[in-house]
Amino acid sequence: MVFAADRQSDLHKIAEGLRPEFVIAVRGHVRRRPEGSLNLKMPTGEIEVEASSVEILNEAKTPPFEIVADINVNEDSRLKYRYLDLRRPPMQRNLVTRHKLIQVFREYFDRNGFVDVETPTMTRSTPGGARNYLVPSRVWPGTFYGLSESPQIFKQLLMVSGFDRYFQVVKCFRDEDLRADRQPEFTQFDLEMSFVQADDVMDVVEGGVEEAFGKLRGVKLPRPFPRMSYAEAMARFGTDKPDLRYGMELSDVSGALKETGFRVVKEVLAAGGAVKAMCAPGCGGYSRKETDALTTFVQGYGAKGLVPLKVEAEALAGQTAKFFSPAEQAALRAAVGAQEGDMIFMVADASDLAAQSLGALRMHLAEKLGMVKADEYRPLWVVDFPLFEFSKEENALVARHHPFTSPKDEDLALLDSKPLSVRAKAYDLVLNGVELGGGSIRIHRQELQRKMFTLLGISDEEARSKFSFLLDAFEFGAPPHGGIALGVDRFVMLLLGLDHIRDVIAFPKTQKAMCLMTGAPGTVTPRQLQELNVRVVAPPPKPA
RNA sequence: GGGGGUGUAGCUCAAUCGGCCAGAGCGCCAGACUGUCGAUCUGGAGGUUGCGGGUUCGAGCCCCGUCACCCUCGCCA
Repeated sequence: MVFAADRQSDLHKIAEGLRPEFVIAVRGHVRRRPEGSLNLKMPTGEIEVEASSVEILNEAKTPPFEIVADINVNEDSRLKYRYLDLRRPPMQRNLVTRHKLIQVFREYFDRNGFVDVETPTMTRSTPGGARNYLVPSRVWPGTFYGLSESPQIFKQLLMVSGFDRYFQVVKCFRDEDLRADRQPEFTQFDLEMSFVQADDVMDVVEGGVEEAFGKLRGVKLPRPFPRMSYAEAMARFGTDKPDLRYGMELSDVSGALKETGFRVVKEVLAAGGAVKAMCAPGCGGYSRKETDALTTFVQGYGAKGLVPLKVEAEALAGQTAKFFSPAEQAALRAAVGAQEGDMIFMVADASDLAAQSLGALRMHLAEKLGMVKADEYRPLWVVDFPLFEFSKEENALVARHHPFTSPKDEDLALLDSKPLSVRAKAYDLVLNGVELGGGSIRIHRQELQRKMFTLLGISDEEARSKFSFLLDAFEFGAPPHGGIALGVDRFVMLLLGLDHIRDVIAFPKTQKAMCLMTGAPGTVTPRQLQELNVRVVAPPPKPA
């Protein structure tokens, strides 16, 4: 923009008063910059506008932070002045990418015969699963709607209704604690299909994911996506959402240490636990301080300790190395493929806990050692999840996915005898260690659904009162069906290589579920409460 | 509910062992200068060190409490 000082002094005077973020209208001629004035570092560096008029449409206060691409500002300020934060180019890009992803999905699923049907956001609060946000009913004093944590039951009913391919971009609400990749309200790409097997759902979803990465990222994902059983994922990676971009896989070395003299390990094995090990390449030089920090790290996951063993040319070294015989040391090295200069880490504990804590350490070390390749994408289906898990809290079986998930046909016989061994027709889509979505083939026969409720300790009466409509519906010819829901927010994060879900949501909430811009949640007037027949027993929190 | 981190000017940070009037860069304001654009030069304004209490001759720093933000375990069928 050029405002000639000599010829148009009025214009120049106005231009001098312009400040950052002013809204202006300029009329003028676009022209090539004179030789010597080109600036090839700027996208518009070869041209300029010679202004013939300028009007200030609106002035702007100095913003609380600069509106530039790279800022390093408190999250508080960004969230309080979110409308300014969103002016910044990276945030614009994030939301545009989000928009484009949804466009690609809609177009893809429309092309494949899916019908977009909206389901209620205000519905019944359902037992089990995520805590619901509640909405008091004015018309029916003392009753509440629950905000939908997912359209699960409705989409199943749509299958009964004959919409054999349904999809929806839908807001879901869960009143649970937040994380870097979790917000209380988030968006799912939800779909359900009739007359399908798990393979059919996975295939059609892969197509959409492939298309999204191709169009939005220029990345060709390998089809079909590889699959791995839950059991294998836990054994090799200590997690049900493994990041395949790096190695450092876990090994179970319980067998090799069966006869060990190391008391800690011996006791764990005697108690039915397991010893898991992994090899951290080139980490043999870690100091005591460093390995102590890693011990603290795994203890955060409930492990009692971490055994570091330095891999030297002839033997293993370290505080506890002397407890392991030469044969055991050789077996350990072989099991994890350790080379001289590496460090072997072991956790001895209850099998799952050992795997999970070491799995977490694996991710931690990969990050620390720079083994994570940012531009690589490794999708994976994790399948054959357990149908149930045992809840210590409730001292009962609970559904790992949800109570409408079908058991695998070959495991039906185990429902009564060994329910914890029953696998589900469930599948999770995992990409670079992020759970992108999960789904299952559902139970479509009333008898099996009743059986599930029984096993889950849900009485006939309770099932009838909470899910009668679903059980009723299954009596009117429900087709076999299944589906999946993908996390739209997380998908966008992955496309953009971001670590925080807040950066792909226009107006997100803080970790304490507050909106720093609007101040939500807030108190309401006594009149509003009275209309809703709601009495507040806790005082409102004191402001900071 | 638990663990960890952070909180000093509008923004990002500094401040030795607890010690002189809490500093710097950016931004902001004023002036000068200026066809290279994150200009430059000169000058200036700007502080309840998150909040409350305590210890001390003296607290940004130590102690107790509290609030907020971030990461995380539990939680998220």
